[in-house]
Amino acid sequence: MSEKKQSPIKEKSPGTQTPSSLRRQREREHRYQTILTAAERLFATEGYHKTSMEQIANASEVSVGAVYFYFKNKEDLIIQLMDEIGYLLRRTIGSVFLTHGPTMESFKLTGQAFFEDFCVNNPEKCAIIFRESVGQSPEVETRRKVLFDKCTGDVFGALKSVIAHQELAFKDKLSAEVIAVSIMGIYERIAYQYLFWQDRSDELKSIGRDAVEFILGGVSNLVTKTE
Amino acid sequence: MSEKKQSPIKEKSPGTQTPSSLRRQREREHRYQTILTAAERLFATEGYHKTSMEQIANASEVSVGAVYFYFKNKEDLIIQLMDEIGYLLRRTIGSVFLTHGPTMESFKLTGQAFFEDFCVNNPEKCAIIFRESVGQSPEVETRRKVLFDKCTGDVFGALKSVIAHQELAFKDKLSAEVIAVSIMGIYERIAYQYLFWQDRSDELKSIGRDAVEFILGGVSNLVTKTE
Amino acid sequence: MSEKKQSPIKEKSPGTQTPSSLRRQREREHRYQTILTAAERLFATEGYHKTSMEQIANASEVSVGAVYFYFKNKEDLIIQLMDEIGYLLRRTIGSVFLTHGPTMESFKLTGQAFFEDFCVNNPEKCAIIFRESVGQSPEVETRRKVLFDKCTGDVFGALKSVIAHQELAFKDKLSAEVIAVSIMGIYERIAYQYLFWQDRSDELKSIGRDAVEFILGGVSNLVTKTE
Amino acid sequence: MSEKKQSPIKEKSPGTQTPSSLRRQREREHRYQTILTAAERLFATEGYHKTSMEQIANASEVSVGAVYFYFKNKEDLIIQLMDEIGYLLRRTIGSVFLTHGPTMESFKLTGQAFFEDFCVNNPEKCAIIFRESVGQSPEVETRRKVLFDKCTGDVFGALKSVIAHQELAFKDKLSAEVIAVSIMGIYERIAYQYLFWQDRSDELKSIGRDAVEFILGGVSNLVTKTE
DNA sequence: TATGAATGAGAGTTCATTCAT
DNA sequence: TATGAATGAACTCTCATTCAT
Repeated sequence: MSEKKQSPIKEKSPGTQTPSSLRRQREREHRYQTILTAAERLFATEGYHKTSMEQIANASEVSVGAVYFYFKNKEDLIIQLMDEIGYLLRRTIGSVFLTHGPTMESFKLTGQAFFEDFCVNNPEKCAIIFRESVGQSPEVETRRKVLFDKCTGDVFGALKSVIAHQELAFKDKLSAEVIAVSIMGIYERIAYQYLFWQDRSDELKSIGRDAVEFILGGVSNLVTKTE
Repeated sequence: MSEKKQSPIKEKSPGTQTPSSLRRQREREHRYQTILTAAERLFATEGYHKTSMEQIANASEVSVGAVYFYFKNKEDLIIQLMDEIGYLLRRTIGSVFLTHGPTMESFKLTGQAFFEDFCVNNPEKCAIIFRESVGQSPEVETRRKVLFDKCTGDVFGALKSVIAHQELAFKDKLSAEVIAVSIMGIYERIAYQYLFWQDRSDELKSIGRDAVEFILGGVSNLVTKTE
Repeated sequence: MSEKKQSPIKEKSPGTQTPSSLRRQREREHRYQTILTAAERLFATEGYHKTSMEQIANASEVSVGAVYFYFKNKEDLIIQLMDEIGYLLRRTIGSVFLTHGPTMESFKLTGQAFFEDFCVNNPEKCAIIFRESVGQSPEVETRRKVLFDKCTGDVFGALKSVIAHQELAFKDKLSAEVIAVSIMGIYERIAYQYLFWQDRSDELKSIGRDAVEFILGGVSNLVTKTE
Repeated sequence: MSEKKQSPIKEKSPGTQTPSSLRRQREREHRYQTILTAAERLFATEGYHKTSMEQIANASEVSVGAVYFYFKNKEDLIIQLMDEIGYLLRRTIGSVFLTHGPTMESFKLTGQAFFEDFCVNNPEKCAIIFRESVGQSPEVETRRKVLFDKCTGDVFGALKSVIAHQELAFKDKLSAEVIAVSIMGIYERIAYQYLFWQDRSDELKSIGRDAVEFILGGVSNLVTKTE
């Protein structure tokens, strides 16, 4: 119930570090990542529940005990994965806006970045956040909500900023939020459909283009000119 | 090896039926439904994995064996639920088009029917198809795909027919499909967001209106006038 | 614990019998046999434990309840089978002696009758007494012992009578018993080996001849001339 | 799908072994044997089916999980038992021939070794191979066949070698095989009869002597002098 | 007599987690 | 730090048997 230990990776004792302690630190981080990567692959291919801690240990070539040294429990594994993936996803999407500014063009590029880059290159990460983390424990569900809320918030923020720069306004106060949520839904379902249910990741480029077109049309329909 | 039994509900021996056999038939169907309803509630509130067959038996006030008499196994329970829900969902959505014909107005009404009627009145059914059936066994996943494919197909068909009646055409051959999938994504995510993650089902009416507006805008952006 | 009912077949109320009661009697016996035959086939092919009462009911085209009307329980089924088979087996073997008298020739013919007739024509009955009834409940084991004891007794009796008629005597007082048991062992194992483990029932004729030859040699080695 | 684990006993990593790893290895083997012995006793006294994994765990003073750590499943337990017993049986019988050469005397001594040594000292092992392993799963049945085939093969080989050394020949090409199978049948049934059905293991010495006499007589009857 | 739905104890098996070494 | 043997609660599923109709 109570927090029994911190992840050994997060805690860093800043200060004097001997060469050997640095090496150990490096090894620790390396193992941590090895385990996490093995878990990601197994969760994505076998399913979260069908994957046992022993399988993860074997795949990472460490003992079961070692997995428990680096991660509090099985739930912690998927939560760390979600954090990592969420970070990567937001960076992938966010970087577009950083370089292109608050324009409609950025919106297009963001969609492209998601479909052509993130999805195609990280199908297993997609499997984690869109499939394996769904309907698990309350804690995992909460983390999933946080992840989606952040992404939706990013879209929401970008949306507002783009609209503001174009002297436009949303139809009503819910509109921006609904748009953001809708966009997330489109992203999620298209990824699910064309990565997991059909194997058409090679078509994701054109599919993504249409989806972005759809989104832009949708946005324009919930926006009005300001005086 | 071979199928050991059919669901005792499905088989109907038409012919001479004594009153007592009719009553038994009724009782059987009643029990079947009782168990299924109990399972739906438990899956939705406790989660599919956390719910044990014993809990379902207790909630339906029958023995564990009785549950297994009516359903092959736990997986069968969720599959039957999905079938039932899928049927209800398609009827809810489809009936609009039957009464209003292939018009854009029907599209709006369909969205309303989904958000204001289906979601609000059947949050547990939404939980089953949008949350609890995700990432389970291959068989369940297949059924989920079938359910979604049917719905997407319905939307796809409606879309084509509406467009055709308006002397319009899709931008490219993928467009209609992408639109259909996107609409499903919007439906799914909005339901998930406002039913499970936030408790704003009372706002679903206005949210749904914006979502439909978004969808209509999206469609118009992937459509061109035919000569 | 206490005997709850008698098998409905065994009890016969001698006395006045109306035609309809006779017909019902016939039908009862017919059903009894149908069920028993189905059980025999299933036990032999699927195994005693793997066969459920429901399977037996289905195969006999009656309800589970009907099976329990004719047989006290599952154990009763295999016991009745063993009785029937034991009766047939003893008749097959015993009839030889009845027609050929207490001679060594009868011993040969008995062996032939067992291998070429009983085994070849009743592989499923062999499976019941040599395989499926082994290592079951104490009651079944007891019945198995009774069956074997009777057969061994038959052989024992025949042996003594043949030997007596030839003015011979057994080496010691155990000899006759040991011979009888050994003969049973040979019969059993050869049946098992060539019916279940290898499919060489077509060779059983020559195999049986050698086995009988072996037996005769064995007997002669435990017998001495009387003064 | 694939083999999930090897028996933790079989694998030996030759190489550097610390004292503590050696001790662990010893403890592992000890536990393995403890469980196996407990299973043997329970199977023999209670019956294979009536014995639950929990009973075995309790009798070995370990947890149920530990039993599954050392053995894949219940079937694996009886299979390992059969292997062990088969090994012991063949050694008991085979060692006679190694010390006494291919003579008829060896045949006698082998019979004695089986009845007076193996049976009397290992009634539970006899129960496993002659009773509890009969009519179980296909895998167990296959292993039983293998065990018997090996023993029969040993007898067969010994037989041929003895006969060859005495300038004798078998009556026909089946004879040697039939003799070997018959001998196995005699061994089996006598053990069964006098260990399980009657408690006359104290008489097994004289019974065995007669049985061996019987066998020798049988052999001589299927053998002819070569020119 | 016959039915077959219902029971419920009991089985085998899994696996996240712990902890002595 | 790292190991991996051990735990034991919990789960799904089976099936002989019963009994109201």
